[in-house]
Amino acid sequence: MLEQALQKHFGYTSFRTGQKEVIEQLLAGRDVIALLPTGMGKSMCYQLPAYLLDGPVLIVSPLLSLMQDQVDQLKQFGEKRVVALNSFLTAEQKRYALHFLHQYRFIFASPEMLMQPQVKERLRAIRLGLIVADEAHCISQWGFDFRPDYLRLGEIIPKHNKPPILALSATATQTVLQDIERYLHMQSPFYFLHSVNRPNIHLAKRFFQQKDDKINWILEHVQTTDGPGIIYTQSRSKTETLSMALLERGIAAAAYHAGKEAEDRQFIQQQFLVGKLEWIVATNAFGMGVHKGDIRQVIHEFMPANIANYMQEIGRAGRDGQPAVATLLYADGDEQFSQFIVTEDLPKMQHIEHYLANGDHPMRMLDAGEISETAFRVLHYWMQQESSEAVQKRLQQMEMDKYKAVHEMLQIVQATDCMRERLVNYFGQQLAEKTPNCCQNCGLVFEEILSAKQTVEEPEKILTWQERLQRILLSSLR
DNA sequence: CGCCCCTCCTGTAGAGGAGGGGCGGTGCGCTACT
Repeated sequence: MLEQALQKHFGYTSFRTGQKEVIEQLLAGRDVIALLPTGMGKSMCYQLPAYLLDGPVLIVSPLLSLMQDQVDQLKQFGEKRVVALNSFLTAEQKRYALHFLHQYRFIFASPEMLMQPQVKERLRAIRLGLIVADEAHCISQWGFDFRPDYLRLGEIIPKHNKPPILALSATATQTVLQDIERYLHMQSPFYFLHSVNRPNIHLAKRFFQQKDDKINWILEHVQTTDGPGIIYTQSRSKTETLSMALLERGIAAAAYHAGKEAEDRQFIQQQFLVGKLEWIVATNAFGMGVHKGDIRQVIHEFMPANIANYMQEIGRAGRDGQPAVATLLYADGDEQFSQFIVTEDLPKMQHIEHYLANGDHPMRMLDAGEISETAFRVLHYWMQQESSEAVQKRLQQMEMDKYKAVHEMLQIVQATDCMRERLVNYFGQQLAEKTPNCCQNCGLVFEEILSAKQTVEEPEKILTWQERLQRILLSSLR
């Protein structure tokens, strides 16, 4: 009985939606793609099978912080045979881990680590019980133009005696599902697809003439309504200026983006989690692996570059099932910047020419500063896959696809019919029933969803950066 | 591509406008240097 195993290893008496179906298929040796909302116990889908299958379970994870969370969680359940293969390990630790790799029950690793020759070789030598792609939409979302090692995951999947493959995600379009299936070499996988609709997230939008009006609206709105919430903006500098402006108005807010030190990012996320920060002003760096149930608002100061990003970002609200509001702000022409930012770092025609001109030493382009590291890695990957003519075509196609994705998002912004229905249809699903206060176009009364701020909080003392730094350092020592 | 910031120009005083330059998202692992 699966329930008995669940009770024995994890102390739970019953499964949550989808878990049992997914686990049964995996135990029968079948590949599985499972789309489950975050917070619905996705990780149990591989945690329990790890105790019922022979051989270690390999979990491919996109973020080091995510790996660390999962490792900590398993250790809390008393599991000691866990390892995270990543750059936090010293050379000695890594050698040890690789040598005893077959003895672990859970092996976490990034795609990049898995592509290292000595890791690949070691994996070939042991028999895995299960291979898991966590946040599997990353294969499609990041593989083609950002982290190409995601497209190479098939290289670590054995051709003979293949273990079952499990792909986990919260949101995936039909195209993304196809990419997952293809790049993980899946064989007629079992699909468990939960609805992408989140009825408790109400969809608001606001139009503005001037870009500054959006900022003024946010400042006003955040002072009169309750968080906790996330404000997504397009640039790192804007997260800083906006969070400062909120801080000056007595709102406990902080900026979050990839330019910050890892330690600061972790600290800010932690403060938000425990409720010491009410608002996070962030780039799209913020979100994955943030398990906070009571996020009441997500505000997009800028339209996301595609619908999938929008769904992921608003999906961080209301995980506790209580009402939440997602507000999308738009000023004329916003889409032009989105188009620029998503295509700016793609390799260009002249990069292909220089790549070819450098012959056996394409790395010279990097040393010469002709190309960014990301763009080089992407270009290098594709040049090894296909002819330069094909790469050129592919890059042009990628650019067109990015423009198309921005346009699709713009259509959601400009639509005058039900936003929810459009979003759900975009993911190839149908809307089962109407939601009260569904979206801006169906009619939405903010006051009916979230109560206005009852009490004006004591304005926090405005700190200089030295005081803020000191506070951060002191808190992290605790 | 569009915004912001800085400098320069004008024509002899001060400020406003033109024009140039920089900047702009997402993460892994690794290396060289502080």
